[in-house]
Amino acid sequence: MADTLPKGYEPHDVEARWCKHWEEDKTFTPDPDAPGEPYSIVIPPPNVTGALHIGHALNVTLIDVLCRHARQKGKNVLWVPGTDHAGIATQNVVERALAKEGKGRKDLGREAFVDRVWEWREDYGHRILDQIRALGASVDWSRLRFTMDAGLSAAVRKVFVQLYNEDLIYKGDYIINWCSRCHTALADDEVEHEQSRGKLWKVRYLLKDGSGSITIATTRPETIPGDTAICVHPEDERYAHMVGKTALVPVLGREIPVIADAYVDREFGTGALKVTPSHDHNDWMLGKKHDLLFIQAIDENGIMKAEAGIYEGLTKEACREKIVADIEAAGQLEGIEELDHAVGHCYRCHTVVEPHVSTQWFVAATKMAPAARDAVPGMTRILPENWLKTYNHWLDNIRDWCISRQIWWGHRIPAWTCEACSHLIVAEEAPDVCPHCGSASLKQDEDVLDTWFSSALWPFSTMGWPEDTKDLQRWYPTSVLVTGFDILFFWVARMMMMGIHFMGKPPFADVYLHALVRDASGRKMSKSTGNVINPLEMIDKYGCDSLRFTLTAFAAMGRDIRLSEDRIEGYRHFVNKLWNAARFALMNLPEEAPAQVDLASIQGLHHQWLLHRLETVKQEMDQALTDYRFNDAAQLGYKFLWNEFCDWYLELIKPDMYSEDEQRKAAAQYVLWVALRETLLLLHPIMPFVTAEVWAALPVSAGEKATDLARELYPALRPACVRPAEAANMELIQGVIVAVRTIKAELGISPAHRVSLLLHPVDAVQQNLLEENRDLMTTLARLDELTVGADVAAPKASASAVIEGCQVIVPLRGAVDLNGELVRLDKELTKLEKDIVGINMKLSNESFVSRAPADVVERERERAGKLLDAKAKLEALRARFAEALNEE
RNA sequence: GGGCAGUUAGCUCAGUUGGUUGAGCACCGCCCUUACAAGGCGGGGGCCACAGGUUCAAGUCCUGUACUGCCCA
Repeated sequence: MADTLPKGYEPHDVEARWCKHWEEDKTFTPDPDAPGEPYSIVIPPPNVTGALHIGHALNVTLIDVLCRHARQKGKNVLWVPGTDHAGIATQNVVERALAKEGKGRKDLGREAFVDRVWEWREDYGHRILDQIRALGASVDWSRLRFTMDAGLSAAVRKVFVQLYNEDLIYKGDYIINWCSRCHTALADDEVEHEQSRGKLWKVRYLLKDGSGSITIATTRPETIPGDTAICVHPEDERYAHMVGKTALVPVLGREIPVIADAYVDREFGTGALKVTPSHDHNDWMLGKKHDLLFIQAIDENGIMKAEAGIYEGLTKEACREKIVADIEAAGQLEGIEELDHAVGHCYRCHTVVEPHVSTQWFVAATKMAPAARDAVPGMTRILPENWLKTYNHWLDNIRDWCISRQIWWGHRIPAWTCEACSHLIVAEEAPDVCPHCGSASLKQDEDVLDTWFSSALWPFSTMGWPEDTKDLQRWYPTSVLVTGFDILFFWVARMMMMGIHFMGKPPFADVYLHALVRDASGRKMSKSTGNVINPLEMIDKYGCDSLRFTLTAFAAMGRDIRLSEDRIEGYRHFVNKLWNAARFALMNLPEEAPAQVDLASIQGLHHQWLLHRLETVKQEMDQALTDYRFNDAAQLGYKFLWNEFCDWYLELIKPDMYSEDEQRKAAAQYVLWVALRETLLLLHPIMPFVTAEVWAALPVSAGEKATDLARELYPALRPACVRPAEAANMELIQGVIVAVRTIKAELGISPAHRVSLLLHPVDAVQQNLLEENRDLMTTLARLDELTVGADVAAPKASASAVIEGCQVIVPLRGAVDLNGELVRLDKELTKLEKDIVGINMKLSNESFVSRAPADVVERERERAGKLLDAKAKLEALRARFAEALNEE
């Protein structure tokens, strides 16, 4: 007997040990010169200050499954790990820490503050990485990257300068989304819209010529001081006569024109709207189109400016109250309505964003989008396919991307202004003098770049670009990007644009978008809701493999994942099952690897069946992972190991193991050893730890050492072991065994109680089959006597069943509930009857017989025959039984 | 307002090309059978949201309705 394992699986030590081993052994550090088809994935970099949440756990697990599987298939696999500097988020975290010391970032000054963030990163940046380690991620730690590394920062500057020189980056005035708390511009997609209850004020604007008035509806009366027009629909008869006239801004009395534009929705509000180009996106557009004045009434802190006249110095909230009151006092308030509308919030701090006009840097995304669009699906596939439409729609309607942020933590924009001549210099390195006037008085732009700008370069910047590295040659483009659909626009589309522009090829062959993990009732997990499932806590309670298996089993394409803790607990049982199957094997295997047996010619129906099933599962699992059908892969492994290998095969070989016949025992040992090893290989990508541990414990040939499962190849197919006929024969034997068990259970006979069994086969072939496999039935059905023959004399008082035409008869002795058997038979007959009626309807249907494919019709006929046969036999048996009952 | 999903067992979800609906948990029996009680064996439970259509055949394809969720404006 080989080494024994502890009785229950204890994940903690095992996981820690393997993590350490794989890292020290550099198991996952690939050599670009090594053979094998290249396979590469870059990790979606988590925020350096972040903590692992369940979404990371899902993402990392799925990538790891793919990478481990690809290695098994002999590919040269690179998985690049790294973190993101996450500008606004990280700055917020450090500012909060400073606030506890009673300081603000301005107290420190820019340089000291940025130093402080770097310190923070030194102290806490490893946390998220350790958490990724704990998930068993087979990343190459030697290639760890950070978006603010020197190399990646150089890539950022080079990209910026080149795009600027190509007119794909420009500086300009634009209305942007302003977060007055973060004090920075936000990109359009960094604004989250939420439905909320608001008010709609109806305000009457008087016409200057005294010919009347026009009433508009607004949700934001505080912007009235910034009004520069009234707009109506050109075909709106109510207002047609007013177009071209001059209106007066309420209270302030400023003159503004009445214009017409088809943009106006005649149905909404009063059908007339006030135009405030500096404080609303749509009004901005109207302002540009109609060449209106741009008046900023609110500053970047949310305070009314001098332009707001008497409202100067008020907060925008106070201004709203006051101006509404003033309008009402003037008799120009027509009414207030309740309204549900979407309000934009900062995605980082949830402050309501304020549209704001300012000078910002932009990427001409409108020019870069078409190439990214055209690459899909020809060069890059997006999976699940239903995201393709969303991707296209977004790119078709893209606006230029605002990339400047008014914060300190991030890549500072490589642009300098000459203080002497105002010349703008954009360069990778800081210039000494102005090339235009020679002045040395140069001032660098204060802003930093949007974090997603550096993230957009991630697939090639991590591989060493702009150097022409071996890694790039070998592994760019990457094989697949695995990420959540929530960052399809933030990240994926932008990587596509940058990758195509700078590398000439899109960065991925496939994009697999996985679901969002929600709680059991479908809500998004969030700290504020208090419904988060902490992956680290789950690992601690149930082990990493349980969590990984659960996430994999849930990852069906295109669907949200509703996770609950009891599912993880449930799959822990599966990990334990594998562990105990291994314990059984170790107890029954020799010290060294069992002697090889020719599997193609092996005798024993149970071996042939198991090997056949193993071949099928090997193929199906490989295909499932190739197709990103993670849930199918997990399910296949689960069912094979538990319902076939454990429930049947291990039980079936027990007599072999206890046999005096050494040859018989040796054959069983060898098949057990092979099948368990291959099963470990199949399950390893999903649950690396328990499989590696078991693999290492299994016996190996004399003089050899146990290998590292993570370095082993996917089990080769064994065509000679594909034997569907034998597998079907085994299913007959299983059917008989189940029939006997059912009879026992339903008649209240203890499962341990041995009964006699009479089998009346349907023909000589079946008779032989049953004779040859009588031992299997005797063991698993717990029989004391088994008689097979066409002439078996069934006692009247027998329980019975029919399996594949074979009559299964269990003579009843002692105190059993005979009525129970009658009930059971009738239930069985009713079921048969129902099936027969259904199938007869089909077969008596002329058009089914003539139009359905011949093989389908044939199959149905066979089934009908079997059902009728079973029914006839069961009825006869019932009749005999009823006689016995009467004689009682 | 535009777009995309979902509706299958008590709960959470599978169901690849149309061809007798499956799993986990929960439930009900019987078993401590020397790998596993985190287990074994057996069982109950579903007009696959609703209404039409295509087809010999629809959970599966098409149309519409209802409800739920998400994204974008």
